Amino acid sequence: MKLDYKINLQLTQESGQTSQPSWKLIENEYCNVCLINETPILLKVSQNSFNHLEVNYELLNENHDINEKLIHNEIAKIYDLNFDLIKFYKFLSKDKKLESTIKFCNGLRLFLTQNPFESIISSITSANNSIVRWTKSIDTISSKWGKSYNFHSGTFYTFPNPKILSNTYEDEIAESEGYNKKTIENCINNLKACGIGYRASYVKKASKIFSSKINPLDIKSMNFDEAFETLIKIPGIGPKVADCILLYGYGFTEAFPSDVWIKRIISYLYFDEEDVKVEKVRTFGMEKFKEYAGYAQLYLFHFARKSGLMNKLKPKN
DNA sequence: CGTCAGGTAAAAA
DNA sequence: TTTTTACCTGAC
Repeated sequence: MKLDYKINLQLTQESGQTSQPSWKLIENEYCNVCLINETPILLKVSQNSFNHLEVNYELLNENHDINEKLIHNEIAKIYDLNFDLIKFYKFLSKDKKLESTIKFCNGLRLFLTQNPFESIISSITSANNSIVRWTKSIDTISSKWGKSYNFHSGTFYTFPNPKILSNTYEDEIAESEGYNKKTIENCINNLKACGIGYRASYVKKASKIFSSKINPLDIKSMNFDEAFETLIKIPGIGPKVADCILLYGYGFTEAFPSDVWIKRIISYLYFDEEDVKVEKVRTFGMEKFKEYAGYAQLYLFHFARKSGLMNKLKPKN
C-alpha cells in the first residue's frame, strides 16, 4: 500500500525520540508488531521517494477484520502524518535562528508509540542515560516480558503491560530471594538485568501505579497542565521526562522537553550564551513556540546534533 | 582507569 | 526555596 505524505522515514525512525526504540530494520523495511482492533499485525514500512511511504503487513491468520483503511489510519497516527509540515516550515522560516533547522531536519516527524505505557517506561529509562543503552534496554524488556508473536518475517514482541512489569523482580537479589535457592549469578530475569541500573526501582514503582491507581489512557483525556502535574508525582518522572512522555508518547505538541542540550541551545540562540535555568528554558519554549513547541524542540535538538552546534556547545571539561 | 550519557530524588545549604 | 550530590553501567 502506498501512502502520499511528506516524511523522511529513516530520520523519523532513528532520531531517538523517547516514545520507543526505532523499529527493527529488515531488508529496508522498518518492522514492528502493532494491535489494530485487538488484532496483532506486523507493519513493514519503507520509503523510496520523499513524498510517500510504502506499507506492507503480515497477519497471523485469516481470522480478522483488518482492512487497508484501518492500517492507513494507524500509520498516520504513528508518524503524525496529519501534521502540516509545510505550515510548520513557514512558521520556522519567520525566525532566522530556526530557519536553518529545516535543511537538517527536512521530513522529520513525531514518532508516536501505539502504547503510551511503553513511552512512559522508555522515557524513565532514558534519564541520565545514552540513547544506545536505553533503547537496548527497552528491547530487552519487551523480549523478556512482552507477548511474542511469530510472523513469517520473524518473532516480534509487544511491550508488557503495567501489571506484568510491576510483578517483575527489581534486581538479582530480589530474584534470588524470590526463587529461594537460585544463585545470584544465574539471575537475569529481573529489571536491573535489562541494563537500566538504578532506574529499575522507578520502573517498578511506576508500573505499580499504572497498574492500580492510574490507567495510562487517563492521561490522554487530561489537559496538558493536569497531565504534567499527574506525571511528575510518579517516581522517576521529573519535568523533562514528563514532557517527553507527553510529547512523544501522547502527542501533546505544546510540550517543550528541556534537558541540558536544549538549555545550551536556547541559551546560545536566544540569551547570548547566558546560563539560563532549565525551568526558564521550558517556559520560554512553550510561550515562544506554543502549539509548535514539541516540534521546535525536536528540530532544534536534531539540528544541533547534525550541524555540529552540539560539539561547539559541549563544555570543554 | 576516569569520564560521560537528552535527569531525578534526596540531602544540604 | 534553591543548590549540590549520588547514582547503574557500558563505551570511550
